[in-house]
Amino acid sequence: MDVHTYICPVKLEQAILSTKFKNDAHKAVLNILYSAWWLKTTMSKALKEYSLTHEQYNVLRILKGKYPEQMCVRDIACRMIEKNSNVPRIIDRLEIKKLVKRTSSLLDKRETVISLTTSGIVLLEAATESITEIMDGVVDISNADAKQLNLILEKLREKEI
Amino acid sequence: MDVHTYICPVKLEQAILSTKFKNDAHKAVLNILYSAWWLKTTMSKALKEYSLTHEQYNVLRILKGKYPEQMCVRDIACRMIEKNSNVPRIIDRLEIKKLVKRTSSLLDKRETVISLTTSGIVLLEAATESITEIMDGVVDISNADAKQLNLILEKLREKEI
DNA sequence: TACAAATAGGTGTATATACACTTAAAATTA
DNA sequence: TAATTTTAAGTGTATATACACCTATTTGTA
Repeated sequence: MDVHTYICPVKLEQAILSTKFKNDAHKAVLNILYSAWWLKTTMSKALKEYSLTHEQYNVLRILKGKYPEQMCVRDIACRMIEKNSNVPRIIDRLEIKKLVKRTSSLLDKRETVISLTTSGIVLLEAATESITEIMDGVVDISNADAKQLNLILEKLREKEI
Repeated sequence: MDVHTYICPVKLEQAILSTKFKNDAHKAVLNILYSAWWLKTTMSKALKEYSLTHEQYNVLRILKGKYPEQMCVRDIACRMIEKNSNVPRIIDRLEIKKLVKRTSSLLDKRETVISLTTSGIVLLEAATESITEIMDGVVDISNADAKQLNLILEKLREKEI
């Protein structure tokens, strides 16, 4: 599947070539998964210019949220959207590119403190501008719809197994 | 982040420890990504019993949709939710477990035809029962909400870059 | 204080994603 | 028909996910 030339259909039925869903809730589950893939792909396209993956960008953004305060690895992990993210490994990649710096905590020697470098901040700001522009252009739903969406998604996640 | 002991908060703000969103649409984007992760994790937990990954299950389900008709690799790829899935490699794993069989097409020698084996069907049916039960229990939103959700998600994906 | 339990970060492995490239075969067209 | 282009599948590589396990340190408690 060549995603570069592939145009994503708007309708789920056309996107996954399936028309028979058990019920509306089941269709909604597939619709959420497909929308998430679509959003990630759209963001990744924008981040390619900066040689950042979606996850690397997310870590940088989290660090920026507390800047100039520093964060330990666990603090970052708690803020990741995908809770299974292997944060030490993502930081490895960012460290190689000199976008973040690792230092051992003096207060708790188990902790590693991560800090954004100057080039990290510069790159993040450029990437954020690009991402914001694209997302504002692509995701244009009304405020009312966005609120409704947030409400239903939280209702959907209410049951824990 | 130990996902086994971790309880997913319902509110996005608590899930990613962030309260400042640019606007409702931006929050909705994060909410979709988080919901997708939550759904995938929930499904993966159920599939562990059958030693299937979420993606392997998806390929089996797609094959079942056409059964007893066979499908080529491309037909499967077109129906995957995540269009970047490397279907030949997923089929490798399924073939090792003897859940599917590969045969070269006689009509078009470029094509590889994939067919479900008997044990593939048996496993898929057991897994589907388990997944359905869990999803019905976990995702309990009203029909009206599900319809609304599907509508808004398709509206959200309307703009192509 | 000494020992057990918990915690933080890192590592190892299998699988998946993302994407470029290769090869064989089919379709197109010159 | 011969040469070119397209297509289908597979392969290679970097990165991420999922999850188990390890090590050093800290905390809690006997």
